[in-house]
Amino acid sequence: MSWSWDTKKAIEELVQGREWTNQLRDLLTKSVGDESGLELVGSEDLKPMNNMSCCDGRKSEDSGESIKSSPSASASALTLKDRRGSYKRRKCVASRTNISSALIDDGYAWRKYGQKKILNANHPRSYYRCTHKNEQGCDATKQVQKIQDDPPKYETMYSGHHTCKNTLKPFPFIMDHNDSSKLISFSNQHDLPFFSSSSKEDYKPASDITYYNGSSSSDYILSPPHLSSFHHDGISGGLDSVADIDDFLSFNGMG
DNA sequence: ATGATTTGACCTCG
DNA sequence: CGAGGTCAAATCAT
Repeated sequence: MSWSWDTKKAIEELVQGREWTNQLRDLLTKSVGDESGLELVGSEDLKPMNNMSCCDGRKSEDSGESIKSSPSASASALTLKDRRGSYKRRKCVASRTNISSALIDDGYAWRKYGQKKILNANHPRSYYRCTHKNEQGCDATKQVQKIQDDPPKYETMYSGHHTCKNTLKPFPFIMDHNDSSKLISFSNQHDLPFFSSSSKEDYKPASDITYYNGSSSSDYILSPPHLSSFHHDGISGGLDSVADIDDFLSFNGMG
Protein backbone atom coordinates (compact mmCIF):
# COMPACT_ATOMS: atom_id res chain seq x y z
CA MET A 1 0.00 0.00 0.00
CA SER A 2 1.38 3.28 -0.94
CA TRP A 3 -1.44 5.44 0.17
CA SER A 4 -0.81 8.99 0.98
CA TRP A 5 -0.93 10.13 4.51
CA ASP A 6 -4.21 11.87 3.87
CA THR A 7 -5.75 8.74 2.55
CA LYS A 8 -4.68 6.70 5.47
CA LYS A 9 -5.91 9.33 7.75
CA ALA A 10 -9.22 9.32 5.98
CA ILE A 11 -9.54 5.61 6.34
CA GLU A 12 -8.70 5.84 9.97
CA GLU A 13 -11.41 8.35 10.39
CA LEU A 14 -13.91 6.25 8.60
CA VAL A 15 -13.16 3.22 10.63
CA GLN A 16 -13.48 5.31 13.69
CA GLY A 17 -16.73 6.60 12.41
CA ARG A 18 -18.06 3.12 12.11
CA GLU A 19 -17.00 2.40 15.63
CA TRP A 20 -18.88 5.34 16.91
CA THR A 21 -21.88 4.62 14.81
CA ASN A 22 -22.11 1.13 16.13
CA GLN A 23 -21.85 2.36 19.63
CA LEU A 24 -24.45 4.92 18.97
CA ARG A 25 -26.77 2.33 17.54
CA ASP A 26 -26.22 0.30 20.60
CA LEU A 27 -27.14 3.14 22.75
CA LEU A 28 -30.18 4.03 20.74
CA THR A 29 -31.61 0.59 20.50
CA LYS A 30 -31.50 0.49 24.23
CA SER A 31 -32.94 3.86 24.90
CA VAL A 32 -35.39 4.39 22.12
CA GLY A 33 -37.83 1.90 23.44
CA ASP A 34 -38.48 3.68 26.61
CA GLU A 35 -39.61 7.20 26.38
CA SER A 36 -37.38 9.26 24.21
CA GLY A 37 -34.06 7.97 23.23
CA LEU A 38 -33.38 11.01 21.25
CA GLU A 39 -35.11 14.06 22.16
CA LEU A 40 -35.48 16.95 19.85
CA VAL A 41 -35.37 20.59 20.35
CA GLY A 42 -38.16 22.02 22.29
CA SER A 43 -39.11 19.03 24.29
CA GLU A 44 -37.36 20.18 27.35
CA ASP A 45 -39.73 23.04 27.50
CA LEU A 46 -42.39 20.59 28.36
CA LYS A 47 -40.52 18.87 31.06
CA PRO A 48 -41.86 19.43 34.50
CA MET A 49 -38.60 20.29 36.07
CA ASN A 50 -40.60 21.88 38.81
CA ASN A 51 -37.73 23.47 40.53
CA MET A 52 -36.72 25.05 37.31
CA SER A 53 -33.28 25.38 38.69
CA CYS A 54 -31.80 24.37 35.45
CA CYS A 55 -30.75 25.77 32.20
CA ASP A 56 -29.29 29.15 32.52
CA GLY A 57 -31.21 32.29 32.67
CA ARG A 58 -28.14 34.24 33.38
CA LYS A 59 -27.31 37.57 32.00
CA SER A 60 -30.16 39.85 31.25
CA GLU A 61 -31.58 39.39 34.66
CA ASP A 62 -34.71 41.30 35.23
CA SER A 63 -34.31 40.99 38.92
CA GLY A 64 -34.13 44.39 40.41
CA GLU A 65 -31.04 45.87 39.03
CA SER A 66 -27.48 45.39 38.19
CA ILE A 67 -25.08 44.15 40.76
CA LYS A 68 -25.80 43.43 44.28
CA SER A 69 -22.57 45.17 44.85
CA SER A 70 -19.92 42.72 45.72
CA PRO A 71 -17.86 43.77 48.66
CA SER A 72 -14.98 44.88 46.55
CA ALA A 73 -16.82 46.48 43.72
CA SER A 74 -19.00 48.61 45.86
CA ALA A 75 -16.79 51.56 46.47
CA SER A 76 -13.85 51.07 44.25
CA ALA A 77 -13.71 52.87 40.99
CA LEU A 78 -15.50 51.08 38.24
CA THR A 79 -12.27 49.54 37.14
CA LEU A 80 -13.67 46.32 35.84
CA LYS A 81 -16.35 43.98 36.93
CA ASP A 82 -19.06 46.44 36.03
CA ARG A 83 -21.61 43.76 36.14
CA ARG A 84 -19.48 40.78 35.84
CA GLY A 85 -21.09 37.51 36.60
CA SER A 86 -24.75 38.01 36.87
CA TYR A 87 -25.48 34.50 35.94
CA LYS A 88 -27.37 31.61 37.33
CA ARG A 89 -25.30 28.64 38.01
CA ARG A 90 -26.72 25.77 36.12
CA LYS A 91 -27.36 22.73 38.09
CA CYS A 92 -28.77 19.70 36.41
CA VAL A 93 -26.08 19.40 33.84
CA ALA A 94 -24.46 16.42 32.29
CA SER A 95 -27.11 15.24 29.98
CA ARG A 96 -24.69 12.89 28.38
CA THR A 97 -21.23 11.74 29.16
CA ASN A 98 -18.70 9.83 27.25
CA ILE A 99 -15.34 8.49 28.16
CA SER A 100 -12.69 7.99 25.58
CA SER A 101 -9.06 7.19 25.37
CA ALA A 102 -8.21 10.37 23.59
CA LEU A 103 -9.54 13.80 23.03
CA ILE A 104 -12.26 13.50 20.48
CA ASP A 105 -13.39 16.14 18.16
CA ASP A 106 -17.09 15.68 17.88
CA GLY A 107 -17.37 17.92 14.89
CA TYR A 108 -18.93 20.86 16.57
CA ALA A 109 -17.19 24.13 16.96
CA TRP A 110 -16.44 24.71 20.61
CA ARG A 111 -15.02 27.70 22.33
CA LYS A 112 -13.25 27.24 25.59
CA TYR A 113 -14.40 29.61 28.25
CA GLY A 114 -12.88 28.29 31.40
CA GLN A 115 -10.78 25.77 33.19
CA LYS A 116 -10.93 24.68 36.79
CA LYS A 117 -9.03 22.51 39.13
CA ILE A 118 -11.41 20.00 40.54
CA LEU A 119 -11.22 18.64 44.01
CA ASN A 120 -9.96 15.09 44.19
CA ALA A 121 -9.09 15.16 40.57
CA ASN A 122 -5.61 15.18 39.23
CA HIS A 123 -6.46 17.06 36.14
CA PRO A 124 -8.32 20.27 35.55
CA ARG A 125 -11.70 20.40 33.90
CA SER A 126 -12.19 22.47 30.80
CA TYR A 127 -15.39 24.23 29.95
CA TYR A 128 -16.55 24.74 26.41
CA ARG A 129 -19.53 26.34 24.82
CA CYS A 130 -20.71 26.38 21.26
CA THR A 131 -18.91 28.90 19.13
CA HIS A 132 -22.23 30.04 17.74
CA LYS A 133 -23.65 30.91 21.08
CA ASN A 134 -23.73 34.57 20.34
CA GLU A 135 -24.67 34.48 16.71
CA GLN A 136 -27.35 31.88 17.04
CA GLY A 137 -27.99 31.54 20.68
CA CYS A 138 -26.87 27.97 20.73
CA ASP A 139 -26.72 26.86 24.32
CA ALA A 140 -24.79 23.65 23.97
CA THR A 141 -21.90 23.26 26.33
CA LYS A 142 -19.49 20.57 27.25
CA GLN A 143 -16.95 19.86 29.92
CA VAL A 144 -13.85 17.85 29.31
CA GLN A 145 -11.68 16.36 31.97
CA LYS A 146 -8.83 13.96 31.91
CA ILE A 147 -9.66 11.28 34.40
CA GLN A 148 -6.70 9.03 34.01
CA ASP A 149 -3.38 9.17 32.31
CA ASP A 150 -1.66 5.90 32.22
CA PRO A 151 -3.72 4.95 29.33
CA PRO A 152 -5.17 8.39 28.99
CA LYS A 153 -8.87 8.66 29.47
CA TYR A 154 -11.00 11.68 29.02
CA GLU A 155 -14.47 12.29 30.21
CA THR A 156 -16.66 14.60 28.21
CA MET A 157 -19.96 15.81 29.55
CA TYR A 158 -22.37 17.38 27.14
CA SER A 159 -25.29 19.51 28.10
CA GLY A 160 -27.72 21.61 26.20
CA HIS A 161 -28.88 21.33 22.65
CA HIS A 162 -27.16 22.57 19.60
CA THR A 163 -29.71 24.92 18.20
CA CYS A 164 -27.32 26.47 15.79
CA LYS A 165 -27.33 25.76 12.14
CA ASN A 166 -24.10 25.05 10.45
CA THR A 167 -22.71 23.45 13.50
CA LEU A 168 -20.20 21.29 11.81
CA LYS A 169 -16.76 22.27 10.96
CA PRO A 170 -15.60 21.91 7.39
CA PHE A 171 -14.54 18.55 6.30
CA PRO A 172 -10.81 18.18 6.61
CA PHE A 173 -9.98 15.45 4.19
CA ILE A 174 -8.17 16.61 1.17
CA MET A 175 -7.83 13.81 -1.23
CA ASP A 176 -5.03 13.79 -3.62
CA HIS A 177 -6.55 13.89 -7.05
CA ASN A 178 -3.70 11.88 -8.41
CA ASP A 179 -4.95 9.19 -6.20
CA SER A 180 -8.45 9.39 -7.49
CA SER A 181 -8.75 5.68 -7.88
CA LYS A 182 -9.27 5.47 -4.21
CA LEU A 183 -11.24 8.57 -3.95
CA ILE A 184 -13.92 8.45 -1.41
CA SER A 185 -16.77 10.67 -2.23
CA PHE A 186 -19.31 11.96 0.15
CA SER A 187 -22.56 13.22 -1.13
CA ASN A 188 -22.89 15.73 1.56
CA GLN A 189 -19.60 16.92 2.78
CA HIS A 190 -21.14 19.67 4.69
CA ASP A 191 -22.65 17.29 7.12
CA LEU A 192 -19.80 15.00 7.62
CA PRO A 193 -19.32 14.17 11.16
CA PHE A 194 -15.85 13.09 11.92
CA PHE A 195 -12.98 15.34 11.96
CA SER A 196 -9.63 15.29 13.55
CA SER A 197 -6.72 17.47 14.31
CA SER A 198 -8.00 20.79 15.24
CA SER A 199 -5.32 23.31 15.73
CA LYS A 200 -4.24 23.03 19.28
CA GLU A 201 -5.00 20.15 21.50
CA ASP A 202 -4.24 17.54 18.97
CA TYR A 203 -7.55 15.84 18.93
CA LYS A 204 -7.40 12.28 17.89
CA PRO A 205 -10.02 9.77 17.15
CA ALA A 206 -10.57 7.66 20.16
CA SER A 207 -10.55 3.96 20.03
CA ASP A 208 -12.87 3.26 22.85
CA ILE A 209 -15.72 5.46 23.67
CA THR A 210 -18.35 4.83 26.20
CA TYR A 211 -21.51 6.77 26.09
CA TYR A 212 -23.83 6.79 28.95
CA ASN A 213 -26.56 8.85 30.31
CA GLY A 214 -25.07 10.83 33.08
CA SER A 215 -27.91 12.40 34.92
CA SER A 216 -30.12 10.19 36.95
CA SER A 217 -33.09 12.40 36.55
CA SER A 218 -32.22 12.69 32.91
CA ASP A 219 -33.60 15.90 31.68
CA TYR A 220 -32.79 14.80 28.19
CA ILE A 221 -30.37 12.88 26.19
CA LEU A 222 -28.28 14.84 23.86
CA SER A 223 -28.28 13.29 20.49
CA PRO A 224 -24.79 12.05 19.96
CA PRO A 225 -23.26 14.65 17.77
CA HIS A 226 -24.34 14.32 14.18
CA LEU A 227 -23.86 10.76 13.06
CA SER A 228 -27.13 11.54 11.54
CA SER A 229 -26.21 12.17 8.00
CA PHE A 230 -23.22 10.17 7.25
CA HIS A 231 -23.35 9.26 3.63
CA HIS A 232 -21.12 6.67 2.25
CA ASP A 233 -21.46 6.58 -1.44
CA GLY A 234 -18.16 5.23 -2.45
CA ILE A 235 -17.68 2.77 0.27
CA SER A 236 -18.86 -0.73 0.39
CA GLY A 237 -18.25 -3.33 2.93
CA GLY A 238 -16.54 -1.26 5.49
CA LEU A 239 -19.34 0.75 6.82
CA ASP A 240 -22.12 -1.68 7.18
CA SER A 241 -24.77 -0.77 9.60
CA VAL A 242 -24.32 2.83 8.83
CA ALA A 243 -27.13 2.89 6.37
CA ASP A 244 -29.83 1.77 8.69
CA ILE A 245 -28.79 4.01 11.42
CA ASP A 246 -28.72 6.81 8.96
CA ASP A 247 -32.29 6.15 8.11
CA PHE A 248 -33.14 5.79 11.67
CA LEU A 249 -31.59 9.02 12.58
CA SER A 250 -32.83 11.12 9.79
CA PHE A 251 -33.62 13.97 12.03
CA ASN A 252 -30.28 15.49 11.22
CA GLY A 253 -28.86 18.19 13.36
CA MET A 254 -31.54 20.68 14.10
CA GLY A 255 -34.49 18.52 13.51
C1' DA B 1 -7.22 43.26 13.07
C1' DT B 2 -9.88 39.56 14.43
C1' DG B 3 -10.92 35.49 16.84
C1' DA B 4 -9.53 31.89 20.25
C1' DT B 5 -7.39 30.72 24.65
C1' DT B 6 -5.66 31.67 29.26
C1' DT B 7 -6.45 32.75 33.79
C1' DG B 8 -7.87 34.94 38.03
C1' DA B 9 -11.89 37.17 39.77
C1' DC B 10 -16.57 36.70 40.48
C1' DC B 11 -20.86 34.27 41.48
C1' DT B 12 -24.09 30.63 43.18
C1' DC B 13 -25.15 26.55 45.64
C1' DG B 14 -24.71 23.17 49.27
C1' DC C 1 -16.97 29.05 53.41
C1' DG C 2 -15.45 25.96 49.79
C1' DA C 3 -16.26 23.82 45.35
C1' DG C 4 -17.59 24.29 40.92
C1' DG C 5 -19.29 27.09 36.97
C1' DT C 6 -18.86 31.50 34.38
C1' DC C 7 -17.10 36.04 32.98
C1' DA C 8 -13.97 38.92 30.76
C1' DA C 9 -9.31 41.30 30.43
C1' DA C 10 -5.04 40.01 28.86
C1' DT C 11 -2.62 37.31 25.92
C1' DC C 12 -1.82 34.34 22.04
C1' DA C 13 -2.56 32.74 17.32
C1' DT C 14 -3.77 33.41 12.59
